[in-house]
Amino acid sequence: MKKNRDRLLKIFQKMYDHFGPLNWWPGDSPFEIMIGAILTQNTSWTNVERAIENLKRENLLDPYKLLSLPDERLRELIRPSGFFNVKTKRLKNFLNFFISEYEGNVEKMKKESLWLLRKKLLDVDGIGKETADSILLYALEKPIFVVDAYTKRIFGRHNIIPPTIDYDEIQKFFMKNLPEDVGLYNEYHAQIVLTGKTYCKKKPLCDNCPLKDV
DNA sequence: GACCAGGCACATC
DNA sequence: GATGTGCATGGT
Repeated sequence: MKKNRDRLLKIFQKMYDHFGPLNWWPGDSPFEIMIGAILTQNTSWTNVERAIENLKRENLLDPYKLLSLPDERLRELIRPSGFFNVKTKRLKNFLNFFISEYEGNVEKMKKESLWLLRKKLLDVDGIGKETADSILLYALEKPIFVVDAYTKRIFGRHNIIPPTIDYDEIQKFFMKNLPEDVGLYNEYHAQIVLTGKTYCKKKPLCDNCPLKDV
């Protein structure tokens, strides 16, 4: 449906004109992005930054180093990101997967096909759809659209998607109606998150929202 | 002091 | 399959 396509592109343009390019994901390496994707689950990014800073300061941002780190120690380093007990486990689960399947090598992981890799990521305990898709898009540059609470809230509020729609259906809606383009998916999700954070919280601040007229 | 943040797994019905 | 709950820090 061309109408949906035009609408989604128009919304993107409005956000982009408002905020400018965001150049996500904040992070110096694909590995850092993957760790950040797990740490940011239901957590504000500033808290995640503190945790990542702790790891960087100790020169521990490396799959083998992190995996061999005692749980106690890892837990204290990532404490600022909250949920530190479950996140310690989730990080270790991911690291075990990353090392056993790909020897901790991002390039080897990238060779895997998109949907097979997604399925494997979802099999890791602690990696759900948004985390898997964030890793795929932002760390591995695979063409997949990341959905989050803001996506559902904003597009629901504008009656573009029904309130009952689930994750996979939202993702399909965007991917069916947008050109398959890693750069576009990257920037689109980033713009949604910033719009959500800034204007479309549970209590909306619609006055200056770039999407107030759509 | 309540509410929120770039989720996820698990229990229960 | 839908709905509810625990996990925890730090900013507003």
